[in-house]
Amino acid sequence: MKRPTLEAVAARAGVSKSSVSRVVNGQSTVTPEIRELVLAAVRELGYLPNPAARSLVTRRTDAIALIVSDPPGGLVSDDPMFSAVVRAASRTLEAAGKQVVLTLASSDEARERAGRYVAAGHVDGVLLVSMHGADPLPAMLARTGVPVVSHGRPALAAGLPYVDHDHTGGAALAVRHLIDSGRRRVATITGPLDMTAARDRLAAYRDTVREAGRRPIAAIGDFTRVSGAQAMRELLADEPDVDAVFAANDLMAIGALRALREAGRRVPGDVAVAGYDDIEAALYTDPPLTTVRSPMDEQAEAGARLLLGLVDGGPAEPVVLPTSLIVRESA
Amino acid sequence: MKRPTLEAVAARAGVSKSSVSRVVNGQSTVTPEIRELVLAAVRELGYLPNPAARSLVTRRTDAIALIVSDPPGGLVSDDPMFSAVVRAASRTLEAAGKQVVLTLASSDEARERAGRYVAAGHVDGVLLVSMHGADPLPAMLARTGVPVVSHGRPALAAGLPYVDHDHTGGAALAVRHLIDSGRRRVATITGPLDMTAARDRLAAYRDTVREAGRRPIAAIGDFTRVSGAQAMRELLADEPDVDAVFAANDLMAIGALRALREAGRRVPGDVAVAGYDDIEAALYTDPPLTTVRSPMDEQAEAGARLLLGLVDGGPAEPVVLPTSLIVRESA
DNA sequence: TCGCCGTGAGAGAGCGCTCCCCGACCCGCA
DNA sequence: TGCGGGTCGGGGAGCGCTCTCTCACGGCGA
Repeated sequence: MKRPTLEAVAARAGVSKSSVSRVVNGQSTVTPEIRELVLAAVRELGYLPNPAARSLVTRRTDAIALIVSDPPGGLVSDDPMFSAVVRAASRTLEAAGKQVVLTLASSDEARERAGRYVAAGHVDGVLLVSMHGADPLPAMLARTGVPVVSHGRPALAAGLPYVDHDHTGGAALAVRHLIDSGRRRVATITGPLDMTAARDRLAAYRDTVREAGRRPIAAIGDFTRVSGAQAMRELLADEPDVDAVFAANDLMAIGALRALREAGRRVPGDVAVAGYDDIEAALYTDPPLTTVRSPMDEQAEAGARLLLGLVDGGPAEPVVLPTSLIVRESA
Repeated sequence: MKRPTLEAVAARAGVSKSSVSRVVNGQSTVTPEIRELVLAAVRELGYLPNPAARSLVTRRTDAIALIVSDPPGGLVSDDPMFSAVVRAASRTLEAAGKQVVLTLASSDEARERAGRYVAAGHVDGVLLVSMHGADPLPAMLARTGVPVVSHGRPALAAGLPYVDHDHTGGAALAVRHLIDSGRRRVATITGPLDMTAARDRLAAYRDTVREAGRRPIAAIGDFTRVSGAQAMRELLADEPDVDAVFAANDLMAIGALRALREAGRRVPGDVAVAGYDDIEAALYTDPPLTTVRSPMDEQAEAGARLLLGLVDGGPAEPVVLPTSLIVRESA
């Protein structure tokens, strides 16, 4: 009726609890004979170790929390990058025998709860996706003593190990491409400026444009499609002779394409458009989008690896991955 | 140094372990005086109950597994519907105090491990997303005795409680719309036929078309964008006078739009296109896509609720939600 | 032959919590 | 004042596992 315990297996196999434990945990100091006996009993009884009992004594859970600290709008979890991150991190962590506990913390209450969850010892480590500057969660988690790796350089909570990619280099690549192809008035549509990613991309845009002796022209978006369209309309109103736009992500670039079409401007004839992220949809726009590939899967995988190392007492070296420009037809 | 235990709190507050336990678990038979004493000690010590110890004795984990049984290609977890499901289910489950353990089981080995994970008692229940016919996971999970709810009617493993929406009604709505708007040769692009959703939508298409005295014309896709484009090309080759297409999901409809454009057909002028799912991208195609809204968030929420009921010993009534047609410009 | 060492099995003490059961205390009533 | 009933706190036995410590045994060298 009830589930077999280690003791039941021991009785069945005619050996001690200790021996069963040793076999189940793969220790080497067991004679093959006894090992076989135990394995047979395990099979017959369908024994599976009770995880609660095990982690009570080992103080390990073999679980890793993937916490997505999301503003109420659900910005991050709506982003196409999100499922890439989840997928890559899951794959890596599960290959290492860790269970992934997904936590979408989209309210302060949920963040509070996530913090308590981690502090209570439910998980061995945390892979944190938190992009907004004022987010209290990174600091909160750092205080728990549980290993934490941030996916993306955190705004505050410096000192938290993180994995990121080279936003500055990537954005510079795109902007320089626009300038090199002969565009005179190169504008940008930024992401929300409390995100380090958005700030880095904007700074790189500014530097690159100024280096070329041009004046920066910026409209602020929030990484959503609609905000991209809105920002593009503003740009067209304020700077009618704009002939190139670097949008800080593809979603906003897609919005910009739409706004340009509505305004009767042709892409890339009248206005060149470059995006950032290389999401799948960038392939299917009209025209296909020139964009910066942000290696989300590799970044998530690197984050997972860094975390796994930390959990095993390894070092906390931040990782920064390179980016590359994908040239298509929009610029 | 080490984390405070319930016993430490009891000592601090000058009461017994039992009283602390009662306070922490919100039992009513505690005098306000003692309750305050305990809460003060809890606060001072920063006490958090050890979940392993607790679930060892209660046999509850307060965790729910969200298992996405995905073919190797990552079809489901690539689908825009995926994050909607994750988000809605998470929200509902977390509001009920359950932690969501996400499991992307995209290989047989991973499925095996997921089954063992559940059988070992890591979670109190499972919300299963498994769409492919031959998937052994539903049956495996059913055998564990842990409550399972399937998101979408499972192909095999009848008897598994599920939550779905009315594919038949939804598809009929779309096809009838095409016919009623005067289209003569209405084709369909199907999903993979080992998925009940794809089969239901195809059957509804057939019935509706035949009812109108027409001949069904079908090309087989696999719910991906590229397969939609490919299927559309086949349809154009085999039936050049096709003037309407019902794609079994929006992704394939988007692929079809692309193939139609490449072939020089105008939408909706030459060919009307209808999709299914109402993903966000359907708003941004050119022209915007007429589609059937499949209420993924509501479905996921209903699934979570059904599961929560089951965990508490409630009934296992399947739930089927209604669908509606969203008419835009493509048909 | 004796003793020492190494290898491998067994016994049992917890890990931190819940919950049953008992006992104490307080109140009201006679 | 004594007694009964009800309420509430405390003691302690486990939940199932790991891991240390002890012990038995066999082999080998002197």
